[in-house]
Amino acid sequence: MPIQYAESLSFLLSQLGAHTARRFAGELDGTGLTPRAFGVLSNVADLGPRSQQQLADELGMHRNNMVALVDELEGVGFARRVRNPEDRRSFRIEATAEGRRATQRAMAIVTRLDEELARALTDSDAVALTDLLRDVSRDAGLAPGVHPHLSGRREPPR
Amino acid sequence: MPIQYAESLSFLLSQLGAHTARRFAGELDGTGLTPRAFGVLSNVADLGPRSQQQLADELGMHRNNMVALVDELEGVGFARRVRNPEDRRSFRIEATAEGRRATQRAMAIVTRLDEELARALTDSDAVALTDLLRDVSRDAGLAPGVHPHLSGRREPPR
DNA sequence: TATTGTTATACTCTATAACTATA
DNA sequence: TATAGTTATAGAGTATAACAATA
Repeated sequence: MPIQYAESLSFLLSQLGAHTARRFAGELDGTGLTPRAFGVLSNVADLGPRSQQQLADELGMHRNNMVALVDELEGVGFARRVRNPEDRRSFRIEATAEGRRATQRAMAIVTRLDEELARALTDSDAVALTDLLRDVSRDAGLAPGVHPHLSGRREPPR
Repeated sequence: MPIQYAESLSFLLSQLGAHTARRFAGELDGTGLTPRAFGVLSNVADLGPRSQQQLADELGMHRNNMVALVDELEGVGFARRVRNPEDRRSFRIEATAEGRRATQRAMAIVTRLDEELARALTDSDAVALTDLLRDVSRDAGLAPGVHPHLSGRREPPR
């Protein structure tokens, strides 16, 4: 008897998701970015500078864990902490020009990975798959572009 | 500008995979099984007793990490270590009757999760999605029913 | 007194190597 | 000497609580 769950939707999603996350982390290696730092940096680059607290709230993580991520981004010159003159308790986290270039390189990796994952499918099947996944993701209450791994190990609220 | 990768195949797979794995772990809570122990137990229950070394090889993990998993399964009475008379260095890991019942309960959770994930889709779309994922999984070289999380943190070989 | 960012500590999970018993 | 299983140690990554500066 084969493994019972091998072709269930749940298992396939979990299996392919873990595989994809690893492939992405592997491809990111050497770019100066980790997957989680990329999540923060691209958020700042695409949506504008914000405080660490705001970023933590929007990405579903605790502000404590944001400290090391911003440290990491500052360390490689991809982001800056700038004191907010209107509330000197907080920083505005800004992407540097080099940070923006790094997010573009990471986006190119995403595009390559997309093609690799879909290489067994026809173009229309690849589009259909992506559309179905987007629907399932939204229905599950997942925020667009927000990865559960950012928020640590807890089970999200139903 | 919205997050650029939010609707990429790679991100959606990774996002939904992480979400699904968490939902499954949450639902498993209280059954006496963790996701990784379930992976080992269902393998033994479905494919028959094997040594820890064999299980580790087939599931892509190191035999060191198998020890605690089998300890865990023995501790809750879902599996047994039986000395192999033909090679007394090794054990045959067997599922108990209670262990078999536990895998059936876990399978019911998988079925419920499948329905929850697909509730926004028509029946035919749900089947289409599952078929596409199975094709992508096989093309990516993933072994049926073998979850990457079992093998630890390393990037799998291409 | 509340909030932002920071630090410190504990806990979980994994990687690596070394040990034992059998072959 | 090689292999199956085990144990020990170190390293990530995260959770929690407490602290300093500012509001």
